[in-house]
Amino acid sequence: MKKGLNDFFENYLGKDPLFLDKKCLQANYTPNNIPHREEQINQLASILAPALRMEKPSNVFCYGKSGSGKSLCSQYVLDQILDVAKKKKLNVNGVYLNCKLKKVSDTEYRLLAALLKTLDVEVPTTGLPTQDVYKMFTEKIDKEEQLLILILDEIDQLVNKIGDEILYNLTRLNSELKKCQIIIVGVSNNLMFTDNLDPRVRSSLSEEEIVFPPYNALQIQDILKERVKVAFKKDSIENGVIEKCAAYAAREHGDARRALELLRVSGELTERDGKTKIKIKYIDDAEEKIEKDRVLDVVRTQPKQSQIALYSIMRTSKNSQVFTGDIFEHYKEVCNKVGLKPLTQRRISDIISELDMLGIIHAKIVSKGRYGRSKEISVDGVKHISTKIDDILKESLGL
DNA sequence: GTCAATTCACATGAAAGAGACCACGGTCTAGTG
DNA sequence: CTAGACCGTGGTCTCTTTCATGTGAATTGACGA
Repeated sequence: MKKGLNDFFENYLGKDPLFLDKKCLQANYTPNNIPHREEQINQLASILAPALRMEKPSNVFCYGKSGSGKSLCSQYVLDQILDVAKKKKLNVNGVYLNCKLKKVSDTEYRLLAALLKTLDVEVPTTGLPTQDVYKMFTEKIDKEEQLLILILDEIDQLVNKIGDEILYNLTRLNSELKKCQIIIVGVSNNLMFTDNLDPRVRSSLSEEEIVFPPYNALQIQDILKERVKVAFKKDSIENGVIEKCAAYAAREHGDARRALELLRVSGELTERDGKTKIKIKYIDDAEEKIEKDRVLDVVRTQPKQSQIALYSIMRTSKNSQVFTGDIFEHYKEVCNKVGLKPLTQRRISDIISELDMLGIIHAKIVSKGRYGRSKEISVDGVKHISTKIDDILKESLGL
């Protein structure tokens, strides 16, 4: 046995790796060359350019579906500007904040704390009144003459969680600051996002707008080809693979990130299979694997109570559809078995909705007339891995 | 047969509570000179 | 005398509970034909 494993590793090392540089297929990689986004980059650059003359540029708003290069382009432009500013010894600063990260977007407080952190000011994670943190922020940036470019990525998440008040405060801050000016670059997946903003915020935030259209299949192919050159060894990709990846991703609103992930996972699967050439069929496998991993990961990281709820759902809804009440009954039993205090039905109702949002189950509100209104719940989407989910839940709950 | 009222079984909202967390500042303790 | 351990305080955050209100169609029952 030991020998076998040893052989295996020897063998593994002996094999030619398929990848040259896997990094560049990963999401956070910034390529030197961003194809099919020249126009957006130029727009953004020309909007922000006045900063280099120490004039305040307009606030900008970037729209576009996920994986359409918004974050990439805005970071790229910011980097370039800061680069030039540094060379010319201009006091232009930039901060890139991804509001999707939990530690940033949960509250106004955390956003400010995260902001301050990037400016080398440590703030306790909790404990201070929000107002004080505001004060610290204004004092910090108003200490010297400077322009601060603030890129708020996934800004819609932020507003969803904590409302648009913070944006209002930030835009208004400029009139209070004496030496410093803030430029806000909002980046959002949601095209409708500004519609439900406070009008005051909307007008000042989106002085300029840049739209990132989704990539079409051909453009995604270009992007993939570009990266494949660096990522894989020559000739390790069968004809049509890139095309298929691109087509898959284009089907999902032209998400380049997804295309790259697909390609990377296909590569990994191929390598694991001991093959030296990525074949088309691996893409299908990859897609399935990505989805499966996602679901299992979500299940694994759910809090205990949600897991119990999910367990009940999996158990109860084996064949037919079930309703909230049935699940709640079963859930209470499981709680007793596990030794946890059951939550109220109100909460379970919310948990079910959360699980629905995560795409693990399907919950549809149906009215059964005289017999009330309830959520009809099914687990069709994850049926093929239901045993896996069951195992995870059992293990985690100690059943 | 028709139509409005009723009714069910929850959904959905708002507000308030319970714990947990965490920095801060004061107090206590032990080690040092 | 001072550094570090320890504790209470004031604040926030998250997860829940409580209370209140909303909802859509099957069912019911009054009404008229």
